[in-house]
Amino acid sequence: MRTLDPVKHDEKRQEILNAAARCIVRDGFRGASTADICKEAGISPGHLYHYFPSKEAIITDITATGLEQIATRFAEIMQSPNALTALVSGLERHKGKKDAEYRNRSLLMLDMLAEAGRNPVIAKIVRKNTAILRGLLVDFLKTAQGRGQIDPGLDSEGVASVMLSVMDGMRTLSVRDPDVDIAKSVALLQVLFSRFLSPPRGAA
Amino acid sequence: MRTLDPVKHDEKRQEILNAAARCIVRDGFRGASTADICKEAGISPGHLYHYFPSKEAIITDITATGLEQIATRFAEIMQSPNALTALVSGLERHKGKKDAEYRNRSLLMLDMLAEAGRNPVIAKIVRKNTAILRGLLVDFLKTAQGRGQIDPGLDSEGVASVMLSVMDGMRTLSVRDPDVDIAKSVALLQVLFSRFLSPPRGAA
DNA sequence: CCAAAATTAGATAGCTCGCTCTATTTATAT
DNA sequence: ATATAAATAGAGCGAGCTATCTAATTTTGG
Repeated sequence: MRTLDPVKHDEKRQEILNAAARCIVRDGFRGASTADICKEAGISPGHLYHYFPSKEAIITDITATGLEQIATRFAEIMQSPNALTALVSGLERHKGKKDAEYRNRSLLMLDMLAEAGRNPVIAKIVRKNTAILRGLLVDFLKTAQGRGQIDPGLDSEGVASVMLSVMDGMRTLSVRDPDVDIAKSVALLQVLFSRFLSPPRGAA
Repeated sequence: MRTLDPVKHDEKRQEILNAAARCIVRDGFRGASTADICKEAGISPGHLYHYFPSKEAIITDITATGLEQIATRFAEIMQSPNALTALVSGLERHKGKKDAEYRNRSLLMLDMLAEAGRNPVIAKIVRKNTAILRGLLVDFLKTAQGRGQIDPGLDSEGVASVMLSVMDGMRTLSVRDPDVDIAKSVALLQVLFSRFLSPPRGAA
């Protein structure tokens, strides 16, 4: 008999997913072919289908995993002492590392959102993730409102939706202008959120 | 001899572009095939290539035309008495018409931005459009700063970039949550911009 | 060391893609 | 009426796609 190491299997699987992600960043969900992915991962076509039942499964996996990571990081940030600052500057985490990584993640996210507009499976994953992020954000907003740190007159559900979309919008910055100063934009976003959410002066 | 009506030719051309746009909304730039477009337009493949040299040309045309329309509308809005309000509520123009149209335009824009991330031709068009929009926005901001309506401490170039990205972000609202109340979100965006840009109290 | 299971490779089937080519019909200037 | 250019149709090409299938190799428990 034989009962082989499932850890190695998972490692190889993850390796293939990483290769696929690189291809998708380069060519998009539809533009990336299975042949490309195999070449990037250094395996044969048959080998690929030993690990995944279909290309769709690879795309789904990358989307789900990527959004889960974002949700995890988001949850951590929400628990930090100054959550709002941490949230925005989290966008700037690319400092030190190559700017390319931030750009890659942005391209992947833009592709996911575009794909979610027409692929029901991806749409479901994105919507589930949205519900989680919004829930975390609403909790934070309500708590901060209770502490008088955020304008209590703002509808937390609505604000959470808008904040998520605003952060999505940041993904388009470097696409629209490759020379844009990301750090400067992030600083302005910080001001934007701060002024938007602060309680009006002279309030209780 | 024969010198046939070039007007009819242009009309037919536009008709095909409209059909192509419908296909692209449905399946994306890469997912929409020339066969789909021909079917939607009710023509044969050979006929399609009588009007366009390539699928790429169709995509380029749709992108360029769509962004030109946006720039034109943007320029008009910037000249209206209360430009800021008009700008934001312009997003809500879908009232009366079916919500679907706003959604369609959003999906098309998301696709353009994702495509611009990897297609140099589309990227160039998007960047040119960005420069135009940002120019209009900077002019508006500087004028309003001169009138004391907008915080003079804000860097108009940076603010313009961020505002464009924020408006891009609104495109993801209905993708992330199909049940979102667009009107409510637009109202909040109005508050957001207003508070962001207003001069601090007690300023000169 | 051997048999069975897991892993890997690579050829290729079956299909769809963008696009071209030829043939036919329609419209118009003379 | 007829010659000629424009418009249109549709078959089909080569390339590339996803996915499958067979066969060879590696790994490992007994």
